[in-house]
Amino acid sequence: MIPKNKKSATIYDVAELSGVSIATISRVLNAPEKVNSETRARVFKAIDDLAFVPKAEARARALRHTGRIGVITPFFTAPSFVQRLRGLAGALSKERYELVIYTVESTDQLINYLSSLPITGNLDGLVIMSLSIGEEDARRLLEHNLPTVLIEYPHPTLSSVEIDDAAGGRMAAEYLIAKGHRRIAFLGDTDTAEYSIHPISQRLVGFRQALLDAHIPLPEEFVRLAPYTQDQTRQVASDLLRISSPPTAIFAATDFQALGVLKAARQLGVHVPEQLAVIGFDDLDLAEYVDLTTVRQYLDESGRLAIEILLSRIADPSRPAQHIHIPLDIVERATA
Amino acid sequence: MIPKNKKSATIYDVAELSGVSIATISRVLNAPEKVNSETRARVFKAIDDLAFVPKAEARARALRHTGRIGVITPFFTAPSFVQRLRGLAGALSKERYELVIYTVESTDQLINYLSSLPITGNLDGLVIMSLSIGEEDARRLLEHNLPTVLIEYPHPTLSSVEIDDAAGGRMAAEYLIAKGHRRIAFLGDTDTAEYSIHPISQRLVGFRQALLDAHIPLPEEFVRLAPYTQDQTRQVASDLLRISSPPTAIFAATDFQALGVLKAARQLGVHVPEQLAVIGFDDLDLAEYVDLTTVRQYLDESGRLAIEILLSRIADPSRPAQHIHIPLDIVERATA
DNA sequence: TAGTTTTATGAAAGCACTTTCATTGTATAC
DNA sequence: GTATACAATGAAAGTGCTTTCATAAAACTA
Repeated sequence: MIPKNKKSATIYDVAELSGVSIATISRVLNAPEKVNSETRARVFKAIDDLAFVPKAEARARALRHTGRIGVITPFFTAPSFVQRLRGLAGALSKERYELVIYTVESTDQLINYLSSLPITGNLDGLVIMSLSIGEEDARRLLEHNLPTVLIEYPHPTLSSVEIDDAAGGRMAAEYLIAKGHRRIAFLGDTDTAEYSIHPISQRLVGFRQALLDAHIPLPEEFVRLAPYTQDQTRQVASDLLRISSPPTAIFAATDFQALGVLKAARQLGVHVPEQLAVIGFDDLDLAEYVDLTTVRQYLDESGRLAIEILLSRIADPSRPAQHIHIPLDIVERATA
Repeated sequence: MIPKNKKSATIYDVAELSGVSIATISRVLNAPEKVNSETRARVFKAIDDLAFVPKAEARARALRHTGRIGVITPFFTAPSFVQRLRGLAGALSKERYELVIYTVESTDQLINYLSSLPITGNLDGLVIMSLSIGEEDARRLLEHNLPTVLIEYPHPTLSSVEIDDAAGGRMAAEYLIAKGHRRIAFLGDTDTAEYSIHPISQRLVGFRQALLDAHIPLPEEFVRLAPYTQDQTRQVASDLLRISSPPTAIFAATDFQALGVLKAARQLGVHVPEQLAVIGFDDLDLAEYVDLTTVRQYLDESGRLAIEILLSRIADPSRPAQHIHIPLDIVERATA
């Protein structure tokens, strides 16, 4: 009860007060089920009385790991980040690891994290999600032995979970072509944050190539970009639908933007899919809710896999870097 | 230079490489003037070559400069959790705090977190989201001086951000009544996880009361519950819409379930809002995409506020517990 | 009732450092 | 040329924790 006005309590003080050995105290803290419930109660009482808090540093030293996995992610602006994160969290909750989130909203922030996290040694592993990193950063991660896996950004020496966006763009185009469309437009976003990657560009590349291969023209007015907001996307889609000879199909580079297209169509009285086919990309949860046909990229799975690779790397650091490609496929629903 | 592909370097490795004892390494780091300059140079060289970082110090320093805030949250099954979390993360990213996420999927897990985090969590503050906690837990949090704020669950001695779900239910009912509806149904979920709170019940209470006050009957067949999945909600809504005299309006207890209702209506060729008004609850991002009229509860804001309270509590622990009520309002869009 | 398994505990050996103390070899004083 | 003060270093003892291993007691099994 009386706070020791000396130094803060240690495990030895608790052991003495509760009349057991320090080993038992440690067990109460880390594996309570292994100690008799009466003893446990006594120990907890002592812990409370002494306001004992185990020192994290000593603990980490003895354990030789911290039990913490970090995730650097762009701030949750896009739903896809959240869904990947969900995959990460789900995979981790079965393991004895804490999940520490670092959201980045500026290049400075990213640089900061990337330079401090590897050297503070507070993490057993790191996942870097949908963010691009430099050579210097990669070298530092490697040098300080912080096992890392990247999602959506390939790197030769670090493990990664990669998505072939160009292939996805191609799939979308081929799907629409197979459905008989010949006037197919693209709607992407204008995100330009230098720290973030821009998979949309690759989706356009693949899309373009597929049309070229099929000898279908892609007039420049069929390629539109809008800021990543519902309203502006709707506006741009609306413009696109009102040109003199509008497309019969639109490939929206993300499901989120597909919703804007759908809304524009609704407002203009354009029937989907009869008058306009719409295909998205991502297969967010909400794609299912609104029956959106889309290119599925298994977002949750990407997170799950990242953790899987990371944990195997932590278990055996000598393992070589792995590069996993997640396949894409088309989910045919009601809009195309 | 050659990165030891084993664990990261310790003071012993440096000692070996530079041919001195570990005591000298320690001195170079902590009291360089006590070491011969040639030796010092050799040691620094070795430190560089091995990319050695004294762990204890690095950790201690890191811990001194950045605090850690924990969030206990139900696993990201419902979008509303994610949106509150987004509010939390957004508010925190401007501060020097790490965000540690603890997702709970079972009562055991929750109990575990609640009993271990105040002691071994090394946290500066804790947010408990949409989860119910016992007296014992609250006492422990208080006793171990872990500043805590609850979201969606009131408690006399802990701070909280509260939502008046009953009032929300009432608002929804009153809105529909004002629109002239007299046959109004309720569709909620059947979530029964004992660790989680169930705001839906309160929404129903308020809804019921408002109908009673307005002398509008609520036949039992107008109160439906469905498991919290898109498909089952749609099914239940479908059944509801096919009874002999179906409702002209449905209050879905969450936006997510409102989507199921909307889908059922679409499939049955029931026009919204002409033949059926639908109002949701939450104002999720997706409510806007689908133009859903709903009771808005400022989810992001709830997270932001929780952090605000928490940080002020951390800054000045003597502050009394705060209880903030977030007002609700109706967002009128296209479905009711 | 002896034999076996299980449960609960403690002793002691780490872990990555810091610090004290003893031991060198040298520079300085007389 | 001897006594003395330093300077530079290492051996070893702490630090606060976890974990392995051994053991005693209790609980089953045959």
